[in-house]
Amino acid sequence: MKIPVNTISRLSIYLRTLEDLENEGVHTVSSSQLAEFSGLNPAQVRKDLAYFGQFGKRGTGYRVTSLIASLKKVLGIDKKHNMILVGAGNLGSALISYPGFKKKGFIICSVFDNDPLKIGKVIGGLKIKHISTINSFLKKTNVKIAIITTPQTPAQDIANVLVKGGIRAILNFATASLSVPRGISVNNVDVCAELELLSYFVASKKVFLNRNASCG
Amino acid sequence: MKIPVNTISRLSIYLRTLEDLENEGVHTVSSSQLAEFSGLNPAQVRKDLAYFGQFGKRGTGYRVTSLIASLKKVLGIDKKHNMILVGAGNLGSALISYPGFKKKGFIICSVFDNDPLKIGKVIGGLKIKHISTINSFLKKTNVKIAIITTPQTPAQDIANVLVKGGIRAILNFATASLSVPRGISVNNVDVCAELELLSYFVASKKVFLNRNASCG
DNA sequence: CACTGTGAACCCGTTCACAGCA
DNA sequence: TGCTGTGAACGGGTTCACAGTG
Repeated sequence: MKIPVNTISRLSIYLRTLEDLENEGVHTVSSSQLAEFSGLNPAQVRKDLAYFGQFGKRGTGYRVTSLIASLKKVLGIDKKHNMILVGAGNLGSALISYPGFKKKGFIICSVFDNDPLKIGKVIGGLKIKHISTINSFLKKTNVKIAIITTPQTPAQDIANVLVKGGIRAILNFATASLSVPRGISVNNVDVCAELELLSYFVASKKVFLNRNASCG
Repeated sequence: MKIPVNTISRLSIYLRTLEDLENEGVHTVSSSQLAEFSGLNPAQVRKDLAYFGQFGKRGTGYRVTSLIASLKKVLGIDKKHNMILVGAGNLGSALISYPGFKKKGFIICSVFDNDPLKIGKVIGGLKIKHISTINSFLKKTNVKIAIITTPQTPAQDIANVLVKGGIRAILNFATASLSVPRGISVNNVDVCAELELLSYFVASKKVFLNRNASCG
């Protein structure tokens, strides 16, 4: 069964909505409610969820708490994820201190940079290490996810090092199209491109945008 | 003629590729080359570009410099964009100092926060102002784009203020589904969701991801 | 009776293939 | 001849509609 990438992205949206509902003390939701709160179609909600199991009860809907647990399992975030971050610039530093990560179980456990002036400095409790030590660090740990927040130029070289060290997935904020071997997942986030998209809609004056960058 | 959103997003990718080519001194590209460098299909490149005009020469390809100019015009980035930013936390501060923005003509011209301890402080040459002054600021300027980098809770209220002040497009980093009136464009960037997507592919061990967050 | 799960229908973006032009 | 521009074909994601079930 082939599952659309957008379906996976929407799971994150459902999860966020469900967690909000749980905080409000809601115990059960129908697909229609979940769709409305997420800005989507009820049939799509049901189809998306049905890819992964039969989570609902006919006539009733979905139990909020158990669906949250199921979705977390599907997304692989029922356990914590250690990650490394490469590029301790402004954006990198911001992500290190981003409270949302820890809340979701994403832990940045080590930070690397190539600037001699930064090596040894501490950000968010982490001492910045030199890029040349990435490989030996990865060898003695089991980190699968890396975040690249470097400028464009060094990004490809760093990706190569990460892959060699056993990294399986890269969240890339550098404005570079990384080429990686088959089996490695890359997710590019280009903030300028997101602004350019908005600029288009501001300029067009006819149509408008309402989207989650991560899903169609 | 209805133009797919993904087409617009890909224009940003073409633009980046073209600017790299220009820096390398390349004067002409074919759709096949542009596609290869961008990791896409030649037919798609031609179709995407053809939505907006006949930029190419048959038998030759596209002039790099003039295509750059055309795409910038289409995206509305042939002129500079003034923007305001709300939420001077870690991420907000990082974006204020992000060099990529200025390079692309996106200028953050004012910064707002609600934390009394931050008001008056200076980041990247900008003095942080209180959120309550957003409306009067927008009245005397012509800013069309805003960036929200606040926590989840205040995001909707801020969006309301922005819309009332005449903002036409919002780049939203808060983990909140903003509801805005028709005519306003919202682009949500959820870094956690992007990580969750990667987490899924790390956990699945079968299929892999290679995507630009902004386009299918 | 209400709502899920799901095959079928639909729609739209992508890809193909070729006509048309430099 | 080489490559663009584009109608047509294709494919896959979304939506519909309803059978099935608590």
